[in-house]
Amino acid sequence: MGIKERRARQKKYLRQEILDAASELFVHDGYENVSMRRIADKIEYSPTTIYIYFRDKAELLEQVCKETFARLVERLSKIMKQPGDPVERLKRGLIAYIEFGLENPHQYRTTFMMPLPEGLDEKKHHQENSPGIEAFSFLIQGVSDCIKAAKLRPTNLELAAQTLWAGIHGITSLLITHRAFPWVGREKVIHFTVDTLVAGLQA
Amino acid sequence: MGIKERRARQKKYLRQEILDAASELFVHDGYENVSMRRIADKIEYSPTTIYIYFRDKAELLEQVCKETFARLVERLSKIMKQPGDPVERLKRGLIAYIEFGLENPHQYRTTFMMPLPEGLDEKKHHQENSPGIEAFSFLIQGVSDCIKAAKLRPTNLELAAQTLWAGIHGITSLLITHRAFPWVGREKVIHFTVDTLVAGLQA
DNA sequence: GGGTATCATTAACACCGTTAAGTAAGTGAG
DNA sequence: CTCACTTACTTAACGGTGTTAATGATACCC
Repeated sequence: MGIKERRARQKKYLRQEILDAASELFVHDGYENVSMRRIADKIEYSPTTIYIYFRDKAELLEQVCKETFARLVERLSKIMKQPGDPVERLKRGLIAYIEFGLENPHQYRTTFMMPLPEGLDEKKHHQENSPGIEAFSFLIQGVSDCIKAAKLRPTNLELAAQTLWAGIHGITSLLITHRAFPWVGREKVIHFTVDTLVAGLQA
Repeated sequence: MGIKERRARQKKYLRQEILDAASELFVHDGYENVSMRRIADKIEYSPTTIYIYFRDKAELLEQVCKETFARLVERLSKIMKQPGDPVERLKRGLIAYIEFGLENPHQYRTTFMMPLPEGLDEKKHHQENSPGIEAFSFLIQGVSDCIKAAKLRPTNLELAAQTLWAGIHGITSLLITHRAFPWVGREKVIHFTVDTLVAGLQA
């Protein structure tokens, strides 16, 4: 039964081809400037072919983002495995998150800064968005490690993690959308934000 | 020469009429679900009439947001005039900002979470966006007051203000876009974020 | 009253996401 | 080998979008 397998392989191949083309355009021009027709042109298929592989544009670009965020999870995973002071490790993780966002502004924007499709069951969405959850769990682990090492006053873990997330998301998204704002210095603000957040938790 | 004035008045009136209609639809359905044709239908004019008063859709909705943010400036202004502990006042201002964002999610999203038009001279945009700058200046004043009262270690004013902005923008935007996330409690996260940020600056 | 500036309209362009219907090719059974 | 069927894909179309060019109407000034 090698034939069916070959067919399946080919199908998977084209699916990935679409994803890659979409990703490239997407990273270059952002969500709203990528059309199904442009993607189709790029892979030299008709626009409707894409709908055989993806329900709609939203799902397609969601998959692109998922691929990207898998890389973030990988990066964070490496950092959290490193030995040394848990507070320093946590800070390194926070900064890695911010830098990731700035390196992938379009993906970051569509996953975290766009309105979720209204009709969608929102809770389901959060359960399915596994890379996002994984990334968040690193935050919890990081905070937890600090508390265990008595470097952080014991607090509500979730609350602390959500606050940290708010902080690093804030600076990431502001730097993405307001690049021309007279920042006192990108690196400076990034580090000061991270330091302030962690110091605030320690206080 | 009363005639020209009356004409100008009528023109201004229709302009405001358009703004109001746009605002209403916009607040209800969000940027991407408002079309020029829908706005035109609402005021019972042809779509092209809008282009006599506004360069394009972006400018129209920019003006809507400007109106909204003027209300934020007003609110912050009242808070900053109140007597009492400058730290408490600063915190009240931060929370007012967050609440304002949550009350006006669509306007908040389009002014702070959407990609700025690429071609635009970005620096010019920030100079013209006066309500935004005014709101930010309250932040600087708030921090400055705390330092003067020796409630805050003297630091780079701009840096501190930008960090605070990042923090409150982070929680505001996350609560807007990820309403279904298992927050530990909206009020709780808001207050904890504000407290953490300020404590971090005090540390 | 005739010319002109002002405002609003109609029609159209070039896109968009998406769907229904149709086509061509390859597979599997009789 | 042939015929039915599945699969992969395309063409054509629908109803929408922001925006512009050309045109019409109307109130003003001389």
